[in-house]
Amino acid sequence: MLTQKLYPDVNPMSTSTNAMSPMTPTYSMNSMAMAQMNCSPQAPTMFGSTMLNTGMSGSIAPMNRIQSRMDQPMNDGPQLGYTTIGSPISNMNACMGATMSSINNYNASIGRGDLGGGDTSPNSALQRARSDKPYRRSYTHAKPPYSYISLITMAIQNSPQKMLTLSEIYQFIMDLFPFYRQNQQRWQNSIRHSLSFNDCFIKVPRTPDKPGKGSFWSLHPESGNMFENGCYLRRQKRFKDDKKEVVRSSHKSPSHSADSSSSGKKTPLQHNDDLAKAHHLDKVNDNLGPMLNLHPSKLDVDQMNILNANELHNMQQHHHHHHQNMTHEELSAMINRNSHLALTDHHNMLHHAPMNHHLKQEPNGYTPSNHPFSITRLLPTESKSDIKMYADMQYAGYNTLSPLPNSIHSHTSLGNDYYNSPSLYHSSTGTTSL
DNA sequence: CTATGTTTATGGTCAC
DNA sequence: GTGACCATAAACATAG
Repeated sequence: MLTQKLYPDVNPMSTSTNAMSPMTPTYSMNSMAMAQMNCSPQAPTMFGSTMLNTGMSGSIAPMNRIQSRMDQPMNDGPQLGYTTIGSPISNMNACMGATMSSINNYNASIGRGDLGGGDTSPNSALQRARSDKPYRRSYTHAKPPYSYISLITMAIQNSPQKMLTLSEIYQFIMDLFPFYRQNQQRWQNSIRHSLSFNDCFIKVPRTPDKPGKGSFWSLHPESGNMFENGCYLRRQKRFKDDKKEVVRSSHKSPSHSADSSSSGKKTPLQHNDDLAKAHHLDKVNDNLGPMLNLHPSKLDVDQMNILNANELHNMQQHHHHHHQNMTHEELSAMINRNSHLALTDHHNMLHHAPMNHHLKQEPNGYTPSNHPFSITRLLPTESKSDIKMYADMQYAGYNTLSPLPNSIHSHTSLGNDYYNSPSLYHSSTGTTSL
């Protein structure tokens, strides 16, 4: 089967279609944005920075929730998820940029009535796009340039408790990306697969006071730098939970019992794993800040060097083991601690800490958070109190006073839209298939 | 029964 | 070319 276009069609006027969704217009990437990304079309080093530890304590409010709920009702579980107000909490934060804008643009299109991938009427999005300004078009149903792992991570990171049910993850994605209101069975299967298959996602059981179906999904506290290369299409390095890896290995080889990982005794595999860990201070460094509940910038290189590998390792082991049996509150608190770390500091730590070998260094002057498609930009950094304020405003009916769709509000409040900015659509480069 | 979760398989893209 | 990563499909199990 042909795979989908991963990168946007660079020709704004293109009517090329996607193998999976014939009615789905492709969207464009302008050359300036590409240049800023400092990557070739074939080299997806384009999107931002680390998703975790980026100080994303805020939330993106779902857009067009009502619409998406028509497609799929929400799970009736506890509302641990992201805020359910009806319009984007827009980001008044200056760091917000193109990605959020592009997402808002998706929804702005919906606000204009572009919903419905099969609309072929003269008023369809495509038609309108053609008749609009030369370089302006709708990307409402374009496949977002994020991997499923990215999308899930976004969703979880944007939830107040840093954990979501499966249906809440679905909902987040559909709210943000109209593309995913189609073919739900298909991509939702992929989401479930991603959650199960990737160690970076962990299941948090429900507590008796929060009955419902399915567990909560959270991010593994040690998976923080999966996207440190700034690419949200493809991780630089898959996060592997050592413990799960051992279990997997033992399942493959009958000589090892799966239970051995939970016993006091260590298997040879585990021992090797320990040694490997002890010799990989870089990995430990990645997690040192969160584990110590220290702001990375306060942890200078010398301090890191002072701490010996064994101590770090023990700490990590304890940390690792502990989280497996954490309560919601503990886990949530821990993940929140991770999340409060500012991206730039975290980035600095990763890039200046010694022995951080396996992560590619970005070119000089490159700052992931500056990237137009950085998830740092996608996800706001405002405080929960800010969000609550916005939510209260929404509930208080502020939003209903306006004749404009919510999405338009957010859209206009942001500006700086790379997808829509005429000045940015002036040439094309290649495309890449997935 | 349906939603959720796990696992295996297959094929594509990309970096090295 | 190879391995890592990713998307997708599908079979199957299980919980509510």
